Amino acid sequence: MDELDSAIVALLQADARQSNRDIAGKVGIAPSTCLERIRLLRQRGVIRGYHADIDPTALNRSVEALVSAQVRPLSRAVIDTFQRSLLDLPEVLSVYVTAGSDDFLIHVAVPDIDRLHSFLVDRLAIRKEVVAFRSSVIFRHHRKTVLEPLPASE
Amino acid sequence: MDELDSAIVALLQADARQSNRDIAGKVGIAPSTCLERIRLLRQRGVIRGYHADIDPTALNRSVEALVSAQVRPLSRAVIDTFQRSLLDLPEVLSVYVTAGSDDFLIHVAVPDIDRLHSFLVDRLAIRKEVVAFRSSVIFRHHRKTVLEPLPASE
DNA sequence: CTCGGTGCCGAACAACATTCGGCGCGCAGC
DNA sequence: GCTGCGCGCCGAATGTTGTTCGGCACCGAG
Repeated sequence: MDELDSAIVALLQADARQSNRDIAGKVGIAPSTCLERIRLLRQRGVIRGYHADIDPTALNRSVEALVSAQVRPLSRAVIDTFQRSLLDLPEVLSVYVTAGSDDFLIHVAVPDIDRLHSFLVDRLAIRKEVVAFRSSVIFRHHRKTVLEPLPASE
Repeated sequence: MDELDSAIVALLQADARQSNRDIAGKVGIAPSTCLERIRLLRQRGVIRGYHADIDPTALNRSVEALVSAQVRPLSRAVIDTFQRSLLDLPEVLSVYVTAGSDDFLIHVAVPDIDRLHSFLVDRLAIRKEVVAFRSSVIFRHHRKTVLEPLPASE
């Protein structure tokens, strides 16, 4: 993971569909070398995949919310099955298992407020392991597309 | 946004770097037609971009946390400048502006717990508009890569 | 029935990915 | 200091792909 790898990774984060030749040209190496570098980055697990970023509105998901939930008992079995069943729900985008006052944070995207309400009532509140939850509608969301490596210290 | 577009979008979400020919073959249309469809999807803003998914560990960010924050006064000016300055910080991955008991949720990734602490103390607590914050370390995080369109109703 | 528009196809050409042999650099052993 | 080895890079060659464009078929309006 030298400077060249970082540069390649940054370029692929910015635009994963640009050609290998373009990347090679921008970082200043031969296309064949660049291809080999990218192959190794994937193999080492540095690059986990390439995904298109889609506007949720186009997928009939205009309302997004963050739902924090507490489950009891806080056993591995309960956590694992709860997490899995959340990811099976179409409304759920992402699940965080956290320390602190809440155990889960669930990112959901639904067509409208009604569907958010039915998600909370019909999907979450039914589950016996869920002892509490609280939801926050998202007004805005800004996500960094390119993540740079952090320096060791200063 | 018909069935064909949905299929293309699903394929590009799963793997943004597969060839146009492959996508065309899988959805059952000619490569030239597929290319035109993808071009239109980008133009309409359905596809917002293509990004490589990178392992945070490789970028020296082994510790992730969610930090919720309250700011006062809750004016547009304060919200906007606070959001922008958060996104300028290298530790920050993502910023949510939310309704509910908290105004912001900040996703951060840092090398270790010490750097999380210094982020909270040196970056967040200094700001006069921040009246409260609370942070949760993330144990696990699972994000859906492919987001299907939600049906209108049932 | 005719006309115009829209969306799809397939061929053609330029650009690209991918492989592979070889070269040069740096390091270890002598 | 010299020799040999290994690693990583390069560039040419080949098959594959992106991209453009002319034409065709379908559909709806008049």
